[in-house]
Amino acid sequence: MTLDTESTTKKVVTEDEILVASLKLFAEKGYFNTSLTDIKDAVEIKTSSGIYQHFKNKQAIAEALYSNILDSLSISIDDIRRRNRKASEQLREIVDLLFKLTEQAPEIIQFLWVINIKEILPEEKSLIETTAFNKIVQVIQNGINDNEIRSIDSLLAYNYFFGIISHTLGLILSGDLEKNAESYHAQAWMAAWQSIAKK
Amino acid sequence: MTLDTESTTKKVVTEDEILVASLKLFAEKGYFNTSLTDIKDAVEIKTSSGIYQHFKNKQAIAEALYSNILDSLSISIDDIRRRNRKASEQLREIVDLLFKLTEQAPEIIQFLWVINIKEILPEEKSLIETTAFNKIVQVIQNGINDNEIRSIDSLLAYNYFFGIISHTLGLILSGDLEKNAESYHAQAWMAAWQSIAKK
DNA sequence: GTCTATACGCCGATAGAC
DNA sequence: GTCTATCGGCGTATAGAC
Repeated sequence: MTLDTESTTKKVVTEDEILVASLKLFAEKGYFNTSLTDIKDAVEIKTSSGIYQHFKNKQAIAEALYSNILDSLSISIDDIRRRNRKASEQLREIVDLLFKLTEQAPEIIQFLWVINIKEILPEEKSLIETTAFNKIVQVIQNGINDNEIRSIDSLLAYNYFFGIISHTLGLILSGDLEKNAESYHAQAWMAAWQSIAKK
Repeated sequence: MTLDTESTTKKVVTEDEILVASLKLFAEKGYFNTSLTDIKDAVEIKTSSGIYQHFKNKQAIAEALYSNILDSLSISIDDIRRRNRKASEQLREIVDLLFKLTEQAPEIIQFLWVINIKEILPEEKSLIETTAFNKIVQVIQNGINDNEIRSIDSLLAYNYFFGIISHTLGLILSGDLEKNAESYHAQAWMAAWQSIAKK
């Protein structure tokens, strides 16, 4: 019988473990308040060396997170567009997805919304420039062409729509909106949609 | 005739100079990417010691900025409320003020909007909890009481209204909206107001 | 691919002369 | 209240044994 309260077996850390732990820490404390020591502790290895096996440096972790999250969002949006015809239905499902993520994986939305990516990765594209969000603008443009959405600049329409949605998600994440996300979900959708819908 | 391309006279730095320079740097590069060396260079003194005469540490500079900006915003809002009766007029002037600031002093809006104050000053109140923004919620609540604004939770109404406004200002600041702020000003106001106005 | 050990730069902050 | 000088420490990153 050995007394290994602190395990003596070596911990093998995977790239995915590092990403999950980092995302959580970045969302909680911010990128700059998170040290590699924090990450190393979170994945329960003894030194930060293990992390350098997977990532060149701390920035590379943030880059991987950003691109992974946006890739997966982009795929979800493709799927949504495939399954629905009308812009209103597509937008509705996109909003559903974002609210679901806010509830079930708040770190992801926190990372996308609150973290200012340009401060961490000056070279990186801002949200609106990414493929995922361009697809949303495209959905809106189609809605304009199909007379579902009033004919204004699609970027402006995006702006109104997502201004309301993202501000709502922000208030939920910060805890300034006390009740659960579900109760605001329908109302936020209505307000956002009506800000762009054809009367 | 002396060759003092680099002035030999001692530079006396004021608290205000430090605040102005820091605000600019924080807005441009972010708080964590700004070192005291950067600030010292910006106010053209030889060492950071001068800064410590005015501020206990780097955080204290951010604190002073945050509270100064919000105090002055709060005073402006008081003034606006005094000069106008209807909620629509008051909100309209508040929006005017924010757009004017975005054009003439973008650092201020950048600092309020993009900088995540909780990351820098974990103890500090978030925007929505500050006196200035409480006053805006109050304006909205009055508008609800006076039947100008539809009767929903005032925080939600605030959320819709300022979601649109702040998202628009954010796009302008980031340069993603190409034209000048003026051209979006009226449209954003309309969309924001209609998202909460009684039909 | 983890471990121990360590290098080292940068930055925040201070001491003390002027 | 600015200056020179310097310090301590943290955080990133690497070298090399196992």
